[in-house]
Amino acid sequence: MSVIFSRACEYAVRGLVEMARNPEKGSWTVPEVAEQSNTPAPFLAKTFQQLVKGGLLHSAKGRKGGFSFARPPEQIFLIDIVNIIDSTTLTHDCALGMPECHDDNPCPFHVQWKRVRVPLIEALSQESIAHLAKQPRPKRKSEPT
Amino acid sequence: MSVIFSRACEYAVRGLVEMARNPEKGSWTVPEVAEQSNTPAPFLAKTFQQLVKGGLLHSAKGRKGGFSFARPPEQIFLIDIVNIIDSTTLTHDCALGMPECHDDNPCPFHVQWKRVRVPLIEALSQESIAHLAKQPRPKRKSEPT
DNA sequence: TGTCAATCGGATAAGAATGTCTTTAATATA
DNA sequence: TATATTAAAGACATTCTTATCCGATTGACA
Repeated sequence: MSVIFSRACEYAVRGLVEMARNPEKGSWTVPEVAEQSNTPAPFLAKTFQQLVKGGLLHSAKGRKGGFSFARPPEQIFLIDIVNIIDSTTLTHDCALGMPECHDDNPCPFHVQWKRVRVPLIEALSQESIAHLAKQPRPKRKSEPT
Repeated sequence: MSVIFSRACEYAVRGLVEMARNPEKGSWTVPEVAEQSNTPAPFLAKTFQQLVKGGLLHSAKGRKGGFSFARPPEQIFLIDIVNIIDSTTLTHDCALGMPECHDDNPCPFHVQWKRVRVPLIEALSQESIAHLAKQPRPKRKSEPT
């Protein structure tokens, strides 16, 4: 199991961040992004199609085509990607999987989980792709130090 | 995808909580726990076997057999169950799935995720099965109001 | 000692998530 | 207009999680 995001969501974030590291480059092909972000290209392509439908990316077929940001990466937040790829389970569903659990009919863990979930949603809502792109890339083991 | 726990982990917690609601009852069979916690019995059985190996439950075969707490539910915390069932991915792994991400070689989201993850681990470490069992059970739709 | 009730272990099945491949459609450019 | 290049879409494969089933084993008790 992944940590809090699905694999698809992880790849989407990593891909978008790598794109945002090159703001002057206007358009990226899937193989380009896949290589930079170390993600499987065909799977990333599927995921990017979801982001196009979700309004975060623009796509162009044909020669000189590729993907580009539909709005500036300063205005794309992790919560947007999570909502498109993983829907709203992380931000809405019961941690113990009880469908009847709500604020007014809580499961035993509801209050404590909410104390973590609310700051998590805030963090995801404030963290932009542009800001992530300003952080250094972790060094891979193969990279020279 | 489930929220933060796997289904197996959700079922384990729900099962243990239902057991802890009846402290005077010394031993529970799988069908008993499954019905109380609204979980699929065969799958819950597998999960409980993991909890036995993990040292949280004791099991007895044969007539009058079943499962019982290996230590009092006051001393069983959510983090124990998570560690046994879901291993340590939630508490240790990178949110963006980068294997090389660590405190001294962080991914772009590392610091922000850590700000959420640490309180989450604290909450899981402090929340006991006994305390959860004291909380009211959410009403199911079928239940009379 | 025999029987019944329960867990244990392994096999198996179903489903979802992940990953790949192939064909089609679009488009820039020679 | 032909060609090369790219995303789109759907089919397919693989792997993991979830779920079920069955025989073996154990142990209480009549």
